[in-house]
Amino acid sequence: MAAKKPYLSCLDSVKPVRDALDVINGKWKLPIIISVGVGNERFTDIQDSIPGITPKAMAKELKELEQHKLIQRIITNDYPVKITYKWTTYANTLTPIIDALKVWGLKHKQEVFNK
Amino acid sequence: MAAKKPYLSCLDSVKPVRDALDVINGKWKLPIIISVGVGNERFTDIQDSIPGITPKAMAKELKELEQHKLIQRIITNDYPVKITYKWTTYANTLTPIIDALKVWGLKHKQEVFNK
DNA sequence: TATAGTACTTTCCAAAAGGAAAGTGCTATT
DNA sequence: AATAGCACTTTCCTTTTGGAAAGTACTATA
Repeated sequence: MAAKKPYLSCLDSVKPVRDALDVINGKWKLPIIISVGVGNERFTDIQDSIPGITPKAMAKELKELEQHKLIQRIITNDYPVKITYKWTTYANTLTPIIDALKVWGLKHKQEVFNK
Repeated sequence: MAAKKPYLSCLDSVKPVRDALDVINGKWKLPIIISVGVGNERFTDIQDSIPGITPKAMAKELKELEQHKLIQRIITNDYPVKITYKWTTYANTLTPIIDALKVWGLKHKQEVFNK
C-alpha cells in the first residue's frame, strides 16, 4: 500500500495572518481606526460615527488600540480637560488592509444582492 | 458661541468593512481558507495543518464558509465515502485581503521584535 | 475478530464578549 | 442653583465562544 499522503503545511501564511488577526480582529477595531482616520478625535464623535457601539465597547477597544500603537490618546490640560484620539504613523501601515476589506465588502454585497 | 462641530461621517468605509468582517472575522476562518487554498482537502489534513483547532471548531467554520461559498464540500460515493473540501472561484477574491494581512503580520512581528 | 482510520457530533463547562442602563466627577452655561 | 455636556465606569445579565474529552457510524486492513 502506498504511503499515506501527508497534509500540506501552510504555516508560512497562517502564522503571519494569525498575528495580524490577533491585533485587528473583532467587531469594532477597524471601524474605530477608520473613524479616527477620517478625523474624529473626541470620544463621543467617534461613538456617534459608529452605529451600535456602546461606550463600554469604545473604552475597551480604544485602550487596546492604544496599546498596539494604532491610535494615540492625548490629554490637553486646558480649562476643561480635553481628551483627543489621533491616528498614528504606524496606523498608516493598515491602509492596504482596510482598502482590501472595503473593496471586498462592496463586491460581496453585489454578489449577495445579484443572486 | 460657535455651533458645535459635528462628528465626521465615515459610513462609506465602515459599512463595507463591516460587511467583509461579518464573513471572514474570527480566529479560524482565514486559516482554514488558506489551508484549503494550498491544497488540503480532507477534514483531518486541514485540521492537522492548523495548530490548535479542534474538530468542533473545524466543523462549525467549514459549514459557515460553505454557506458563504468560499469553500465547496464534495461527497464522493466511492467504496468508502470520501469528503473533500475545495477552494471556490469566489474565494479567489479574498487573496488580496489574505496577502495584505500576511504582509502586515510579518511587518508587525518585526515592529514588536525590534522594540 | 480486532484494530485503526475518517469525519464528525455530543456533552460538559469555563471564560469571554456583548448590550442596556445607570452612575460618576468634572466643568460650563443659563 | 439647576441643567447639560464630556468621558467614561460600573453593574447586571444574557449570549457566544472555546476547549477537552468521549462517542458514533462507517469501512478497510491485519
